Amino acid sequence: MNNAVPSSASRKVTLNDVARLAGVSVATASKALNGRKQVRAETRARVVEAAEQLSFSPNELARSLLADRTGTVGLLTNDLEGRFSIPILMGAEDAFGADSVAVFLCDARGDAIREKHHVHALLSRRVDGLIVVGSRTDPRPSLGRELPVPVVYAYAPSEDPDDLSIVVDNVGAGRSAVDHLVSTGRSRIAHISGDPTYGASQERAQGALAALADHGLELVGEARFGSWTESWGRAAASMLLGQHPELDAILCGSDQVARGVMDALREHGRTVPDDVAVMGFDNWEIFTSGARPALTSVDMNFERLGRVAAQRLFAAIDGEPRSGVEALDTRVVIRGSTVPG
Amino acid sequence: MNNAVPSSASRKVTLNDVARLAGVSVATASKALNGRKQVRAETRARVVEAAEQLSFSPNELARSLLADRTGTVGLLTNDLEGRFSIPILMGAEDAFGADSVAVFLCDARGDAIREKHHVHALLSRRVDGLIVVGSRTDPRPSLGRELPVPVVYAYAPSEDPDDLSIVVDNVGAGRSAVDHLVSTGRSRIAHISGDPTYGASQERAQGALAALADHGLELVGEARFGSWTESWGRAAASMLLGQHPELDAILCGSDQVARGVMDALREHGRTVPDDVAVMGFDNWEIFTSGARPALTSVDMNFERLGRVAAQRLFAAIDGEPRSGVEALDTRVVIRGSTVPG
DNA sequence: GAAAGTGCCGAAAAGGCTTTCTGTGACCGT
DNA sequence: ACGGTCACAGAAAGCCTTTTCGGCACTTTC
Repeated sequence: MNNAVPSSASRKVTLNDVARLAGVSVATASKALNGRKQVRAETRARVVEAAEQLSFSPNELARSLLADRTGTVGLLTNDLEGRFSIPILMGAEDAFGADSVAVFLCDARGDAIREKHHVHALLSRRVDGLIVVGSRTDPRPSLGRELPVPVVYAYAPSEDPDDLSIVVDNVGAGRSAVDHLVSTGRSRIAHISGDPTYGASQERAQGALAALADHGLELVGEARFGSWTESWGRAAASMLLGQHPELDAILCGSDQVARGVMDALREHGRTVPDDVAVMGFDNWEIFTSGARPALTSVDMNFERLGRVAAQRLFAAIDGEPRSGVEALDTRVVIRGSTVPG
Repeated sequence: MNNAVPSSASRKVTLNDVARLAGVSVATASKALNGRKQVRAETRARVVEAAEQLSFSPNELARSLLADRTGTVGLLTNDLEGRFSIPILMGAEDAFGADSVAVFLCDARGDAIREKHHVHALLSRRVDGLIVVGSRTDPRPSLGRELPVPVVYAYAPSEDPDDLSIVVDNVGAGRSAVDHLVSTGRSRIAHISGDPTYGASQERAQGALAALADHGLELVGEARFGSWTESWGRAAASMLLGQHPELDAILCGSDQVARGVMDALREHGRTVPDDVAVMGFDNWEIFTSGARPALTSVDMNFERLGRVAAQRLFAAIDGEPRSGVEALDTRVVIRGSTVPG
C-alpha cells in the first residue's frame, strides 16, 4: 500500500538484467545459458557468471508461451482423501522426474460439474496432459476425444475404448491370492468381500473362484458381500464360522474386512494362521502391520500404476498415443496371517 | 512426424481467431470478453458468440505473464502418503475457490535437497505463494526470508519467528481431551502416548497434565511413550492394567494407539466405556469407526488448518503479511468409547 | 457553427523469453 | 587484393493477452 519496496525480496531479475550485467544482448544471453552453439566460450562464461550473481531463474511462463509446452500435467482425482490418488501421484512424480515436470492436483470430489470446471482450468493453464484417477475400479465416463492434450485414465478405466486406461488386474489379484493360500496347504477357503456394487469386489471374487477351480477346489459356502468395513468383516466371519466351522482360510475383500474377520476369529477361539489363514487386499500398511499376526495382503502396486500412467502420458505427449485398457499385475505380500513364524 | 494434423483435436484457438471471426480487433475482443466498458453491446455479443463458437479459452500463460500473477500456489509437503497434507490441501483448495487458483503439489519426502529443487521449480513457474506442510509438529527450518513470494507454514511451524506458521494447538487438544473425560465422570486417568521424540506427544501430554491439575487430579502412573502403533498400545495397556487396575480411563496419544489399547482391555476382560473409557487423537475415521465401540477422538481440524493457511497466504499475497505462530483449536468428537450408548 | 465532450474501436506497447536472420570482422584461398 | 567462409553477436519477430492511448464519428453546448 504505502511504499513500493518489493517485500524486501529479490524482485524479478530478468534475462535483460543478466545481459546488461554481462555486457551482451538478451539474444546472446539466452543462447549462452541454453547451451546454444553460437557463443564464444569466454562470452558464455561471462553470462553464466552474471546469471549466478543475480541468481537468475528464467520465467517459465514466457518460455512456455513460446515453446507451447509447459512441462506441466494435471492430475484429476476423485479420491483425494482416499487410498489411490496419493500413491499414484507419487509414482507419477517419480516418473516425471521432478526436474522437468510439475503436477497440478485437482479433486473433483465425484462431481461431474466440478470435474468439467477443473479440466477447463487445467487446459487454460496449458497443461501438456492429464491423468484422471477414479475412486473405484468401475469404468467412468470419458472426458471426450476432443481435448487438445492427451489423457490417461488410471485405476478407473474410461468407458471409451479409444482412450488409454491403466488399471489394476483385480481378477489376477483374486487368482494369486487363492494360489498363495493353496500353496500354504489350505483347501477349505471362504471368501468375505466388500461392497458388491464395486467392480473390484466382483473381479477379485471371480479370480478367486477361477483359481479354486484350477486347483480342483470349491469355495466354502458362498462368497459374501457387504461393505468395506471392519464391522462387516466381524459380522460375516461370525456367521460363516457358525455355518462352516471346517474352513481353514478366509480370503477377505480388503484389509479392513480382514481386520474384522481376524477379530471375530479370535473371539471364536480360532488361531491365525495355524487354524485359519487370513488374507486381505490392498496391502494398506496401517492395517496390515497393526493386525495380530501381521496380515498377508495383495499389494495393488499403486505407485507403479502411477509411474506407468505417467510414462504413457509422456509417450502420448511425444506423439506415441495408445489406447485400450492396460491391466497391471499385483503382488502378494506374505506375512504372519498365512504362514507361521 | 508425418503430417500436421493436430491430433484430431481443436488446436489452439487464440483471441486473434475470435477477433477475426467477429470482425473486430483483438483489443476489442479482449475488452468484450472481459467485460470492459468501452464496447458496444452489439459488438460484445458478436465477440462472445464467436468465442463460444470456437470454444475459445484464454491462454492463462500469456495473461499471467502480463499480470505478473499466475493464480497458482505451490503446496510443498513432506508427508504425501500421510495424514496431514491431504486434508490441508483440500482445505486450501476450498479456500482458494477453485475458480481462480490452482495448486501445484510437490513432495519433498523429507529431503532438503529435493525441497530446494521443488521451491526453485515452483518459483520459476511463478507461483504466487507457497504453503509448506511438515510431516510432524516440530519446528522445521525456514525456507528463508529472501523468497520473492509469501510463504505460510502449516502443521509444522517454521523455526524463524518472522515467518507465519499455522499449527494445531496440541496442548489445548490434550486439555480438552482430559476435560471431556472428567466431564463423563472419570477421575483415574492414565495416558499412553506415542513416539516421545514428537513434539505432538509431549504437548498433548503436557496439556493433559495441566487440565488434570486444574481439576485437582493426577495422572494414574506415569505418561507412557513408545511408538504410534497398535502394538505399542496393546503392550503398554497390558502393563498398565497390571500396575494400576483401578484406572477408569486411558487417554491415548493417537487413534492407532487407542485401537491397541482397546484390544488389550478386551483381553483383560475390561469393558469400554462402562469400565474404562478410551479416547485417542487425530480422529482418523478409518480407525475410529472400526473400533468397538466407536472411538472418541480429538479432531485436529486439518481442513480448517488448510483453509486458514490458504487465507493467510492470500492475505499475504495481497499485501497483508503476518508473522508468528497461529495455533488453531481442536474439537472433541464424542463416540461410544467414552459415553455409553 | 466552432469548441468541447462522448462513445466506440483499433494500433501499439508491454511482459520475458527463444529463434531466425542479418551483420561484422577475421581469416582463408587464389 | 578480393570474393568467400566462418565464428560470433545483435536486432527483431514472435508467442498471446491486456491496457493505454489516439482517432474517428457523432452529439451537445453556447
